[in-house]
Amino acid sequence: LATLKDIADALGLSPATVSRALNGFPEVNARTRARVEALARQMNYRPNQIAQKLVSGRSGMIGMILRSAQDAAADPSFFEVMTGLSQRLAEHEMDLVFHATPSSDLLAPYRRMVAKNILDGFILNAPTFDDPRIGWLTERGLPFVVHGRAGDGPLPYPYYDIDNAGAVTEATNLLMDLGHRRIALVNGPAEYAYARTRLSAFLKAMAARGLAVPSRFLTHDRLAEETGYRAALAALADPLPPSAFLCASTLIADGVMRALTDRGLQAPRDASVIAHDDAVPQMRSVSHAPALTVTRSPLRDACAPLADMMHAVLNGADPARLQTVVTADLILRASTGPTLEQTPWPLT
Amino acid sequence: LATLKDIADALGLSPATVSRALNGFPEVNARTRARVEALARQMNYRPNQIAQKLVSGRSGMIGMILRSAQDAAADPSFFEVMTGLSQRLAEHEMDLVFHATPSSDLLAPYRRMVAKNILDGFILNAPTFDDPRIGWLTERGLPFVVHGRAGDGPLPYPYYDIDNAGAVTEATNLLMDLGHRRIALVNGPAEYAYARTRLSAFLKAMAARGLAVPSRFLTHDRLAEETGYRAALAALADPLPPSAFLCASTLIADGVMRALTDRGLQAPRDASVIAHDDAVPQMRSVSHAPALTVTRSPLRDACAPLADMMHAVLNGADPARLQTVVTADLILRASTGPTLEQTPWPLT
DNA sequence: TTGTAAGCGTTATCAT
DNA sequence: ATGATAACGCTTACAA
Repeated sequence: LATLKDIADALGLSPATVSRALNGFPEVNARTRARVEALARQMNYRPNQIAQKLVSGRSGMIGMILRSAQDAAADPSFFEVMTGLSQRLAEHEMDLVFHATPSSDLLAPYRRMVAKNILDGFILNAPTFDDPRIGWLTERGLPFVVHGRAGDGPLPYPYYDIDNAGAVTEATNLLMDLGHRRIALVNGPAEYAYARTRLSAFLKAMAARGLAVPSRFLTHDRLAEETGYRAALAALADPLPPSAFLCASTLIADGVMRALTDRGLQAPRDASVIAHDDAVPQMRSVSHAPALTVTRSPLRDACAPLADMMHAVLNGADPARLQTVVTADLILRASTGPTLEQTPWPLT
Repeated sequence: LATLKDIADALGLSPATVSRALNGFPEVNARTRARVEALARQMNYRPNQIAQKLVSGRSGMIGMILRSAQDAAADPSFFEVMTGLSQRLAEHEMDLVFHATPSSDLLAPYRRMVAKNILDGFILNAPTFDDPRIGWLTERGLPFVVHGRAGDGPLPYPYYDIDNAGAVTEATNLLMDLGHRRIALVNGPAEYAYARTRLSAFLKAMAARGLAVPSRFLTHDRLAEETGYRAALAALADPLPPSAFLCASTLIADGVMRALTDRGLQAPRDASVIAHDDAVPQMRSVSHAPALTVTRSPLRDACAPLADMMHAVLNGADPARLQTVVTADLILRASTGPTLEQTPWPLT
């Protein structure tokens, strides 16, 4: 492969001039630049990123590290995000370095990768409420952006997140407007920040109308069909079962629907079902009947902003300014309806 | 972060000696080596891989490029492979660079990545029968290993594959031994090499007992539940429907089972179902009732060998010697049984 | 406007 | 057994 020096030699120039010409420095002669660019193209010259990194401290490599078991379970649609990210990063001449760890010590792979000194920054996913990675990276001044938010209030790092609280509040209000007084929450794993946010928003919305939710109707587990199935079966066996289910994912809603069917029940007649929909194309495995009412916010929408934020951070943008929260759309379909079951659960 | 020179200065040695000490060169004085190693540890020294790459021509980065839409659809369990690969690669001090492309020109991202000149090699997945990537990489002398095989017979590159032909033959023979004469094949997308191999092995096994299969019972589509559902519904509507289904994945088998249920049928009484099982943990979404008879070969088993092969290739091993084919286990469970429906399809 | 030279952190080839 | 020196390909003061 051709090097800077090859071009310089061929043109009787110095490598420095060629470098300047190719990097758009203003002082180079227009004719010289043209000659250089022409030859570079002709020789199919590509700058050696390794050499560039050695001198510039940049590699164009962005790391993404996952907990192998948990994340795959927590987020079956993870592939979607990686795909979108790698595409947008490529537009900024960056690449995604992927690593999964079975280790319980989530920081270990970060230490390893940072030690190798070849990454420009990290993209964090699925933060827990008090995520150790954030403090660790911040202490060291390592650039990162977060898909999600670890906590409430003003945060000092860049993130892209959906308005989970808003979505849950809207969904809960919808159900209550339909007359529901007993709503079960089938949430994601408790350690994730989004699950906490959703839980407290739910309880707050209920409390705002004087309604309480016994803890046995507040379940936390992975975003899987099975989770919804089990939670709903248990809830329906209660002497005073919920008349509505608020699910953290459409997969969970699938499970809830299956439980209803198993018990000879039907949505929305016997119970309403509403879910959050990440809109992952290949996840329409089970066609919902009836069509599912959802709060919808395509996961894919997060990719470009996250990649752009990474790029901005690396170019010195103020991290605290790179924060995006998007609203989920409430899409009314057939799985929600009015109820006559208006006895609230007792306030304990 | 500490550099070689820092250590050298602190010890009054030259960087060269420190480098030799750390890299286990035999000529260094044992005492010197001990001092160097001690200080290196103490200063938390890590070699700068960028600098190493610049001089050695190696980056430790291995590329993996996917067709975003197709692969995700074709192989919902892809995440499993990436996870395992990144873990084993890490043991060889290598990292996985991931890229997904929406482009129809699959070679484009390879060109881009090769041009950047930071990858040591590639891991290819899901080869098509006459995969253009293989020729392209071979021409350029770029190291790669393949998960799967593009074609039959002796191949000149390293690969890890399961014995698809053997698995299909065994499954088909099992069904025929149980009396089945009309077997439908619900295969993966026709362009993939494995699908071709499975198809021809199936037809050959059937033909060996004088049986033919009308093409309407040989379907090709993505490895999804929906695929099995639709294929089975169509097949069951036939005047002379199959008495058994040979499925390319358990997801497809799920769909076949659902179709049977919808039609008021039951396996194995009304039709036998057998599938190939990649044994991806998080894919046990639908619990199979009855338990599914499968040919089983955990996808995860491919990861370590592929990473090891990559390592070997980069260290000059003969590519043609790095070829592994593993046999799938036939696991007899409850979804297969004898049939009385022994009228074969007519030989056309 | 262009060239010279130093340097990024490491390894490899000579010497010593 | 160790050191000096060059080299990997590029960028960037500083000189010219």
